This record gives sequence, C-alpha cells and structure tokens, in this order.
Amino acid sequence: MGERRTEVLRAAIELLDEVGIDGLTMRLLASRLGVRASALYRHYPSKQALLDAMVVHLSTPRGEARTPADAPWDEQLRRTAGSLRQLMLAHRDGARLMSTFHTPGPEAAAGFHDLVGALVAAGTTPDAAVTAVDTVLAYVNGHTLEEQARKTDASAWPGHRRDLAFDNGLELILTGIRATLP
Amino acid sequence: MGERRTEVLRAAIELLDEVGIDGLTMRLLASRLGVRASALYRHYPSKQALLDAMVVHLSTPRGEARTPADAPWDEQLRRTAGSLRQLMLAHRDGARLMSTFHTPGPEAAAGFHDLVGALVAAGTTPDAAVTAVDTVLAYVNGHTLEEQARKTDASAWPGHRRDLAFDNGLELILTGIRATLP
DNA sequence: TGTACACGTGAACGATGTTCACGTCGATGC
DNA sequence: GCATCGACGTGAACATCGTTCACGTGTACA
Repeated sequence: MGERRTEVLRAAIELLDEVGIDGLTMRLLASRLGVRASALYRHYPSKQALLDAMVVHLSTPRGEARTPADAPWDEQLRRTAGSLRQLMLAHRDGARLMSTFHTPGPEAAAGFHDLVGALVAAGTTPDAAVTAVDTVLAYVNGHTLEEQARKTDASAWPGHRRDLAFDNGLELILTGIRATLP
Repeated sequence: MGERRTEVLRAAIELLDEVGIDGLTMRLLASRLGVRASALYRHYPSKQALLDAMVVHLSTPRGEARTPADAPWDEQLRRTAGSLRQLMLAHRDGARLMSTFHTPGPEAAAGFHDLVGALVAAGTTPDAAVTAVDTVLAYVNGHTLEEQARKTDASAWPGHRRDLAFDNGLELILTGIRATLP
C-alpha cells in the first residue's frame, strides 16, 4: 500500500532541489513521473498536503545520531540547533518549505521537551527553560531563513564562513542562558 | 505627480489588513478602487513592485521617536528590536510581507551601522558587534514570524503575555552580548 | 486648436491548483 | 472462467491568478 505515494514524495523532493519551491508545480512534478497532474490527487488531496508530507519526511531523523540525553544542556542545544539548520540547508528552499508547515509532530515536541528538561535539570525554572529553548529556535529559524534567502545572491560566502557566523550567534545566546544559571 | 500611485498604495495596505497577504489580489485591489486590474499597472510595474513599495512605506519611520544615538548599546538594541517587531505586528501578515522584501534601504543600513557603532564604542570588536546585531535581528525575525503565524490559531495568548515572551528572549541575547564586554 | 499626458478599459494569454466522469488493468473470490 | 473491486491514470474542464496590449477617454498646456 502507498507505494506509489512514496514515489511521488521522492520525486517531489528531487524536483524541489532542481527548481526550488516556486518552480515546484503539480504539472511539472506529474510530467517528471510520466503522468498527468490530476493523477497526483489520487495520492495527496492537495498540494499543501504534499508539501506537509515533504516536511515530515525530511524532518524525520534519517537513521542514527540521536543527541545523547545525558549530554550537558548547552551541548544538547548546540546539536539540536545545528542539525535543525542542516536540515533546512540540506535542500533548496528548505527553510521556506519548513516555514509553510505548522503542526510540529510528536517527534519535534519530544525534542523540545527534552531540551527544556535538560535546562531544568541544570537549575533553571521551567518558564526560563521554555524561554531559552524558544529563543534558540527562533534564532535558528530567523538566521537560516535569511541565510538561505541570500544564498543565490552575489553574497556567496564560503560555507565554513557561514557556519561560523551561525555558531557565533548561537554561542551568544548560550552565554546568555548560562548567565541565568546558579 | 504620483498622486494616484499613493492612493493605490494606501488601498493596498488597507486591503492587506482585511484579507491578508494571500487574499491580496490585483483584481480585488482594483475593484476596491473602482477600477480594473490592468489599470494598476500604470502605477506599479508588477505586483512584487507594489509589495516592495508597501514594505518601504510601512518601514519608513512615521514621524518622531528616533532612538537617541547616545543611549547605551543595550537600550538601542532593545528599542530597535522592539520597534521592528511592532512594525511587523502592526499589520496582518506583516512579518511575511517584510520577509518577501530583500533590499534593505539606506534607512535600515544606517540603523544597522549605528547599532554596530554603539557596540564597538562599548568595547567589542567590530566582528563581534556585527555578530551581535545580526543575532538580535535574526531572533526578532524568527520570533515574530512564528508569533504572527500562530496568531489566528487557537493559541490566543493575550498581548502582554506575548510581549513578555519576546522581551525575555531578547534579554537573554542581550545578557549574552554583555558577557563579551570588558 | 491641437497635442501631449495621466488614467482607465476590455479582451486576451499563459499558468496555476483542483475536480470530475471516465477508462485500464491486475488481483481476488466464486 | 468470469465477475468484481481497487489502485491508478486520462482528458477535459473550471476558476483564479499575474500580466500584456491596443485602444479609448478627458484635462491641461502650448
């Protein structure tokens, strides 16, 4: 069951990398599959449903590399922030794609909860922990969205330069969090 | 000259608040002005040009309340961040609207430069100052984008509650910056 | 008087997401 | 063997979108 459905999803992600989210058209995707656009609606009730499925698929941890729950809170935040950014940068218009989606699955909610837990364990109040995690996530989203928006422009910074800029900003926030600890 | 042009702009902003950015259609805007869609192209070469003009108009400081250049760096950052957020929240889909635009005018660039200058005057290196300002701006964009996206949802937090969440995250970053000072 | 100019019309074009009635074809149950 | 069912796809259409273009107004100014 749902075998073709998966193929459609795969083709959609492939096409996303080639033409970007604005060029990602039901007709183009269909032709890529040797099919008419109307056939796609057998598998996804709407284009938005397809986009949602893409986000879910891309966000689902691909294999290993879970962040160890016993790592210090700042290391956990660093890893989560870094892999979230990498997730967005891994595909063309990835950040914009993610931002169209808005019902974070249980996976994301669990990750959020873990981070808050790590901070509370380190001595913050629950409220402060939520604020801290929210702040980091807002930073990651804002930074990466802008980073990817400028990507094709003239400002073609080398990759490690951009990584550094991201890390520096993140460390700034982590330092701020650290200052609220006992 | 350009009198009608201004009226079109005004009507577009008015319509934005009523129907949101997705409902903002050239035809609808035209009918609101008692005119056909094609007439709009006498004043703006494209819809994107209209959107750009809206961003510029909304971003242009309306009257007074310039941030005093002799204020401490953290106060300057607080004010800039706060008014940037207010700018976005002032109109429906304001944050999304702003994010479609991407050639920051001399106004924004000057503001950016002022903030960096204030930080350098406080003792940071120029690089660190740029990082700090970038981080704050990324946070404001990320936070406000998400805040406004959830706005019409069930999660209808009261306004001051949302202001507090924003301020707390901002203070976290400011604390982080402060820690890098002599 | 005539000639620019600002402004608007009406019809069309191509593209988009989506719907719907209709086909095809292989597996499954009798 | 035959019928039925389900998964899959077709083809034509619909409404809507941004945009273009040839063509009309009326007003102000030389």
